Amino acid sequence: MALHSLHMAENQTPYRYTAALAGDIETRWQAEWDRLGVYEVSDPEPTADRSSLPPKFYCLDMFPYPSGAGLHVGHPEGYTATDIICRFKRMKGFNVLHPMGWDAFGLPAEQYAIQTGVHPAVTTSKAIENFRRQLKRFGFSYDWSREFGTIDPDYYKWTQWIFLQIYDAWYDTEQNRARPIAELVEAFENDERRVTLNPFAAEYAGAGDLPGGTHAGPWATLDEETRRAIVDSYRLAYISLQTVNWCPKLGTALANEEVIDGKSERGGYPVFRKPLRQWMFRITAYADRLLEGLETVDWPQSTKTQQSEWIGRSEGAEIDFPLLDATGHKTGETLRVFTTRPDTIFGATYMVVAPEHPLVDEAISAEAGDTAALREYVAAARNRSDVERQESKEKTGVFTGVMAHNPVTNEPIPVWTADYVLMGYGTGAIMAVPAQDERDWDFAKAFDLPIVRTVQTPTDWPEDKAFTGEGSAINSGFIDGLGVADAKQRMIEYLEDTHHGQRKINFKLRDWLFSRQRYWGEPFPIVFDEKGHHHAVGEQTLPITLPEMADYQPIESDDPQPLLAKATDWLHTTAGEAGVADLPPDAKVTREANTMPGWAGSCWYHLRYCDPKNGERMVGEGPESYWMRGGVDLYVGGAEHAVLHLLYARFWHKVLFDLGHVSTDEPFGKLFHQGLILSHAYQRADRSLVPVDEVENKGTDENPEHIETATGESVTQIVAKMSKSLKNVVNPDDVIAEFGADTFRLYEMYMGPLEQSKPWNTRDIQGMYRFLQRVWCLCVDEATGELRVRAEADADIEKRLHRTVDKVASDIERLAFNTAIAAMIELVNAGTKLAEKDGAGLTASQMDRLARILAPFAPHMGEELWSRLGRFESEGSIARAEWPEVDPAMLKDDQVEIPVQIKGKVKARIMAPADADAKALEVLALQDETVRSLIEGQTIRKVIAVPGRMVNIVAG
RNA sequence: GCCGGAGUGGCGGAAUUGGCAGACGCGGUGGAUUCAAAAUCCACUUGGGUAAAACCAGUGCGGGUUCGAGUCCCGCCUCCGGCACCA
Repeated sequence: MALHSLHMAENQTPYRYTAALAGDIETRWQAEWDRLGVYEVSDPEPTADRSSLPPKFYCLDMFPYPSGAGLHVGHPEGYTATDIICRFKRMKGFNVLHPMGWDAFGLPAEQYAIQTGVHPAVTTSKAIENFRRQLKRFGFSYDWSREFGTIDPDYYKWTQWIFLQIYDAWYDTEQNRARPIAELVEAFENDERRVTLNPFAAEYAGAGDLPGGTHAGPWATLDEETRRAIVDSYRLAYISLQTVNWCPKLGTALANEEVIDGKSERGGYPVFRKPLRQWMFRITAYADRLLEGLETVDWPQSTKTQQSEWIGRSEGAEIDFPLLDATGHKTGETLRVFTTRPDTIFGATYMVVAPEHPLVDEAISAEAGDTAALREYVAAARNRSDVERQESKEKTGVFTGVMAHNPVTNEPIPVWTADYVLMGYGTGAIMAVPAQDERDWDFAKAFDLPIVRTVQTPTDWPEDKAFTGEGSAINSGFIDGLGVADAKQRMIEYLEDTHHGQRKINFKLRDWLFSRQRYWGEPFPIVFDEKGHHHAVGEQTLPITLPEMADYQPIESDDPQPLLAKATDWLHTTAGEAGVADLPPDAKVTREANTMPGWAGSCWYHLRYCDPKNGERMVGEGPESYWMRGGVDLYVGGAEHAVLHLLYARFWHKVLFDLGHVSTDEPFGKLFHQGLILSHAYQRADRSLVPVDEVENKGTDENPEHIETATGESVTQIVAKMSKSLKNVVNPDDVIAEFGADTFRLYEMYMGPLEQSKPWNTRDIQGMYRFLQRVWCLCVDEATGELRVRAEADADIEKRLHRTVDKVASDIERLAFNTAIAAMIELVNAGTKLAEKDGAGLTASQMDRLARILAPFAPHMGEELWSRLGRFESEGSIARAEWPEVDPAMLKDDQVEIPVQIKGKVKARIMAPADADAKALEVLALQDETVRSLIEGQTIRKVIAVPGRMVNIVAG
């Protein structure tokens, strides 16, 4: 019986917009779009006149790492947003480049391989298949003909090629750009450039080379080893024995940026400091340009701030403090410090060096102070992990026994070592000015060191606190009375005149650790000869592909080994085979066994999309200069990439720009971060979290009482990240099966502003489903499938339609999809009401326009209506239709309702001509019955009338 | 601690430039339809107040500027994100 009546109902409305019908429409059109290549975009024909090229819009999503778990609901949020904009821009006549691909090298596939022995390529390609299937099911308008993955040899061939470009480049600080290394050698040979180690080379920091450099002598007189060392010190990619962040659990070293609170960013595993021979990128050479470039791009302010703080430029001075011997005489040696407050040097009552500072070792060997205590302290500091350092900021330290000479007070001051001074920043040594620095204050108090105030404190300043603010210099000799800024200038001039120091700019940014000890990454295009010298492989041998491995288990060792070291056949080759020109062909060479980090592939994928099939170049000049003009026009992705990916990609791009391979200095013109899609979970009184399936609501929806089933304790509902453990993960496939892709897209866009993080509420999806049902029902007879066309346009609907077209367009431009959808809902609701009354609400022309403005949001519904209107047959896909025209006259009303306030509160409403001026509005308002009765007997003090807005009468 | 961002009905949110607070959706209540239910459609839905209105209060809290403040200014509170011994 029940089954029978169900069939009856279905048969009465066979064309009802159900999930089944939606699924049918959607998959049908997806196949058709694929077949016709509707979203494929071709590069413009080369032309001399660039202004005649069609306007372009390059819209890029941060490509996903294809995990085995498939898409989660966070992925489609940004992808739907860009899809809407791309579809809109196409309708507005833009040539739209909207590509998709895969960031497919990385740890999860390799860790899976360690456990199962399945090759990462197998796992990854399966995951890519699944991701592609899922993305296609959303109807995104990607140009799939441009798809690639970072693991494709055709792609990583060029990743390796770019590495070689960087390796073969140096940074010319005079021209402020990178240049080929050959030009440096040439300049040395021709004696056009002083032959020195690169004074900015971080790997030689502390070597004591002065800016300007120590002259090594004429190039011709130098031996091969020295020449090599000098050239290498300039390369933008170099090898350095570095204390790195070694993560045993991941079996690899990590970049500073990948370590958070002493744990790995990925996985949260402990990280230890360990010296390793590593490839580094001299990103610090670009510190200033990376900073300046931020001012030229349209990026979220918070991201620009994060990057600029990461780069951390600070201006100050380097000062040399002469060291004293036991008798108080100058030894001739100096201790160099960096300070941002040279004005406070009169208050420098002691100095501190990092425990790793060479002076400490010297003090130990010279037995100047308490050697045992020093040794112990240095050992303890070395073992003290970053986590422990975070935990306690209690000041510890030991006197080194070394005394220095304050060059302005001419007083002897002690040199201490303490771990609150970091070896990696500045010179690893400071002049301590306790009165003007809180850390120095704490240290001075802990060890009873003298404190001299050199900046006048405000009258109410406590006695027991450092003062870091603005004030006049005191106890400071020749700079007394000057403000901080003037005092700094004056002091730097003095130091320069007396050769005690010079102006200096320091950055927090460190060179970028670029090698990893894993398998599943790009191999370096580098081999080592028998002397251990590195050589670039010949370009013609690229790509250097990964060898097959018997197993992926990391080599367990205290001395960490890269995994590829196990692939001995691959590892050992000859110079001839590797294409190394400057060695005899039969010379034995060993391949670099480290691999590149996951960031490598994502540093330049935005370029490859412009010309993904090019076998001759990483990107052709024509496509690159067309699509990349002004940078990517819109780049959308998560804010978690604010420093890592976005900084690295900018660095690569700038190097490529300097070397003439790309035409723009900045890769991403406009950047936008979508918010996170969150979910719900519950929290106990002790703030621990409870999975959603372990809680019941014993109250009502309005007055919920959430009770943990197991304990009967009351818990509070909170917004939390989706996670397996909280059982609150939503699977997009399920949602599409239940409602269709169009509903899913609308729901995610309707949740709220794109940039905001917002909780997923499965219940709310219903609203968008109903909306699409109403659209369908307004246009299509559910019983017959015929269009419900109205003969004569309703004037009100026509006016609303124009306004909606206008609002949706401007809302899309400002990425406010939620309000655009709200406007369409209002239009459709009005149409539905009219249809209830008259049998049909829209004319064919109105339906057509509704379909077109809806199409960017719900492309399948749009295309289906478009097709039913006969337009697909004659004109092709709605994707290539024009955005509807707006008649400006339709946006204006003759009469408008104007609220009338009395003393700021709305008391009445009057109808007034839309163009009524202030005077006319005032007259009309004062004529109004309600207004007159309310102000009766009162004096009108003032009337403010804003044409088209409101009238405010101040009376009393 | 420092630097960002945000706090609006039961919930997600709207108010784009200082000008009608709460658009639109969810949920809820009532109704239509149905033997019934689901689905759908219609009406109402910030709180207090009232038979209904009037009226009063109201955008985290306390002040201020203004004819008028969610929006601007000052001082707090809370939450989220980032940085954190960087001299």
